[in-house]
Amino acid sequence: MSNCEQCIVREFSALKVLEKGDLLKIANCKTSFTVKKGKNIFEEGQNVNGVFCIKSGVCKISKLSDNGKSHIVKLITKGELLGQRSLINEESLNLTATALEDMQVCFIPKTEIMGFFHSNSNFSMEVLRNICEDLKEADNDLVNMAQKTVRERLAHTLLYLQDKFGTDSDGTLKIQLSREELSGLIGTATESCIRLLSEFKKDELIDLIGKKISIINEKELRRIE
Amino acid sequence: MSNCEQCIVREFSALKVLEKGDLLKIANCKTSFTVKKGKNIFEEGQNVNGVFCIKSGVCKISKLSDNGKSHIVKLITKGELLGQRSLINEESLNLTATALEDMQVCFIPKTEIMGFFHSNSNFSMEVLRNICEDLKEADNDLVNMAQKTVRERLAHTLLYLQDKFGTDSDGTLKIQLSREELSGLIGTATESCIRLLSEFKKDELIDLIGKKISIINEKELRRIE
DNA sequence: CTCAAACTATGATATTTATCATAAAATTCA
DNA sequence: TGAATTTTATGATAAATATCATAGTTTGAG
Repeated sequence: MSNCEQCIVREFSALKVLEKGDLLKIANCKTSFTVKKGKNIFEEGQNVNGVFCIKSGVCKISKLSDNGKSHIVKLITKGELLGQRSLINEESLNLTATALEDMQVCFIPKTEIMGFFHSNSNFSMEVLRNICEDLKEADNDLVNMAQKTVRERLAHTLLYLQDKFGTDSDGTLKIQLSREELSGLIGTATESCIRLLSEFKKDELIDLIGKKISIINEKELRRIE
Repeated sequence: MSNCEQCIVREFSALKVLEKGDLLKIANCKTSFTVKKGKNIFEEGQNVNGVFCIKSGVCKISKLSDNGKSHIVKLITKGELLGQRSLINEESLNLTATALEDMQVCFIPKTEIMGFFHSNSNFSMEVLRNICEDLKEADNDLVNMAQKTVRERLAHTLLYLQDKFGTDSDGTLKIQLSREELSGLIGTATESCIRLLSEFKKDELIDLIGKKISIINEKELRRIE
């Protein structure tokens, strides 16, 4: 059992407002585990009795459409909490979380978390703030999806991936998505996405090194997005 | 100054969990006003120092895209609260609210609402629950927008409008949106929307009576959506 | 290491959707 | 009321995107 008080990822989530005593309580009841690349942390439709705190690694949060295709709603990385929404609404999960790389995850049981909601109004306000942020983000995504072309969304997404996850020393995006996953994030057919990547390369906006992508003309991409 | 305790619309929002004393406080500090059809209750970018409680009428919540088109994020009707997100995040408003019919609206100042957040954990939990519901809804909308065709989205939207607002005695949808507004809700060009409505009429799924729409083959529309 | 499976890439084509043009119908307001 | 404006409607066309087909490439299991 490791110490939550000293866990740095806590700084990025609502857990940052908890006091020493509360953190000790969490440390005593949490469970830690690893999730292998490609495995699900949880799946749409499941019931879950707590929240997941991402200690390391990246996962995709996706949702199946009626037609069977899966759309990636967002990407989550260290420090963020997962499963809060379902906990609060007492509903089954509406999204699936799948590891894109090996991950370390902690699970904090419902009872403990719900206690904080009632005993610590700083904590509930902080969770509320985070969820409001998600909601604003979701509104933005919806409008982009509705009004932008696939080309614009691809440019936007590449810039977003660079902003959020950074680049390796060779300049390629640190996060590595398959073309299919990138398509699922943008909301388009895989072939269309691949074709546009090729176009972007021809126009010298990006470079394709094997399956990795590097942005070489950020300014122009920002003009397109 | 009218009585909040006896206001029926309260039952539909987080205000339903407030006690007599709190409601009296609101009644004493709220302001009521009417908003004429076509006028904005508030606009994207404004700062607002409270929440709006919709007493009657319907408004559209929209957001401008970079290309200047406005997308309708959702429709709001009596009993719902507006502006909570910006209040909680202490940010300017990210959406515009425009009356689709004459409305009666109450405004409750920030100081009063924020007080409840700290003094009444039932209230904060209820607000939290509502916002979580909005978030789930937003995820659904995003996936629909990403994966469904315009035709499917139109079918879905017509059914949604019937479910949420009902029909007049002649069977036409009670809520009356212009074709442009309907397009803004679906996320398509106005001409495409009009064309699909004509197609739906030809296929005897709907009837068009002037500008009003009535659903005549709900089963088949549900199959399409 | 090798071969099957999965992923990436690209061409050909079909379908969907947007845009532009124009006209009819409805609404507004002076 | 009637002219001007806005909204609705539809055709013609262009552009964007999806789908189908196929081949090259990479990956990973055995």
